[in-house]
Amino acid sequence: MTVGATRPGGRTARVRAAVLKAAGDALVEHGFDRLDLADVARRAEVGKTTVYRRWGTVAGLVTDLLADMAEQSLPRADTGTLIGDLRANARLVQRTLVDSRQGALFRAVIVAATCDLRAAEALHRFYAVRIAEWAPCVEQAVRRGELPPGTDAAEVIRAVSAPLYYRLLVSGDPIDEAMADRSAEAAAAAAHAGVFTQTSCPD
Amino acid sequence: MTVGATRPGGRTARVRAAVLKAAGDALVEHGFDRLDLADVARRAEVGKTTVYRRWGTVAGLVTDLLADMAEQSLPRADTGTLIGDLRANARLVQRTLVDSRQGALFRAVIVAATCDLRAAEALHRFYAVRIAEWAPCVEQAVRRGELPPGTDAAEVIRAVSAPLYYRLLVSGDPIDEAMADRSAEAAAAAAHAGVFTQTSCPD
DNA sequence: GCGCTAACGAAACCACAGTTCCCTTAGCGG
DNA sequence: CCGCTAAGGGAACTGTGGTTTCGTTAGCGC
Repeated sequence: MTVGATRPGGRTARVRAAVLKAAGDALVEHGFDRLDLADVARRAEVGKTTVYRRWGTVAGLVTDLLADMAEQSLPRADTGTLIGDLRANARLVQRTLVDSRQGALFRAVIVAATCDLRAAEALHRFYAVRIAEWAPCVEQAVRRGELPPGTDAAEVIRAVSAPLYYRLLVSGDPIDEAMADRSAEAAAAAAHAGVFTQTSCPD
Repeated sequence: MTVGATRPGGRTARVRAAVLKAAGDALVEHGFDRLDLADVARRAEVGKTTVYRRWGTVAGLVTDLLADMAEQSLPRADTGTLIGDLRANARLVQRTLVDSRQGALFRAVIVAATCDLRAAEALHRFYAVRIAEWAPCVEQAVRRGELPPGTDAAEVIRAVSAPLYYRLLVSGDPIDEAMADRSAEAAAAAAHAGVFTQTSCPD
């Protein structure tokens, strides 16, 4: 996935780092639609030919940026209780989306995914990994007897994030910490009620 | 908000209808980023000057399209139970997002909202209205004693849609009817547990 | 019906995002 | 340390999305 695999040491890697940094800056300033690769090249102090040759399109560049973002993963929490873990997850997502740089970046990659198939695949892989990282929280809760057996762990994690992204992209309502907590509590309540059990297991 | 308010009868209205129709078609075919106003003009059999003069930008056109979509509102359900109403809402949203034309249209207006301030305002208004339309379901449930008093009705409705939009835009997971039902059930369970009460009311 | 003007439209025009050409630089292997 | 080649870069070029100009059409009021 990563562009420029040969000659990883030295210039190639330096150029990639500079360009991705510049792309992030430009994205935060102008947004996905007004991203100009020549502008990115200028910011990165790199020839625009290079940017066009290695990444080709705005979507391609954003896809690589996403691959780069995927490498820096924050570890999941382990507070001992389901609600504690879910709250930690919700607050992490909340902080990320509210942060002006990160929020803009996430909006950009999500937009890129609606325009470009490769970007969409990269995005879906990204979230599949993130969800799989946090799923153990739910599995532990099942083992502890906090949740009914057969609970779909991924579904619970998705339920925590969904309201935050919904507000970011769709409704535009504010995304504060109280909101994040409510989101975690709602997911926990639904999971307790057995809504996310895969093998139709009533409460 | 609607463009071309003067001389509403006759040509102006006809042109608007033709252009919005053409814009929808083009949007479904190419997506927001590859929308060319000259192409829209050609499809609508209208001078491209007209499209540029009246709408100016892609985002402007999509904003007007959204205003047009806002006018055609489907009535909310009234099944007599909270879960019945929420399920009806979830299934309505699910069908809309899965429909190839409507789904593409919604993706497009959401993308437009991330690029353009006016489009964002229009989108947020659109969903504020939709949510307000369905909120009475929850209020009735509170009155019936199905839910704790002080439940934030809008929050419950948002909770129903959020997982569907999350899948559409973020995770890329499938959006089927079973998923919609689960979403409705999760929102109902959380509401029952008092997660959405505004005046900190424990269960 | 008749004229006034808002709105439409054809065509020439312009700017700049993206491409091409060809030369230069620098990393790695021996 | 030297040469081979992958990668970078400057500058000229091009195609198309968007603008401007100015003449035409059609809706509304009288």
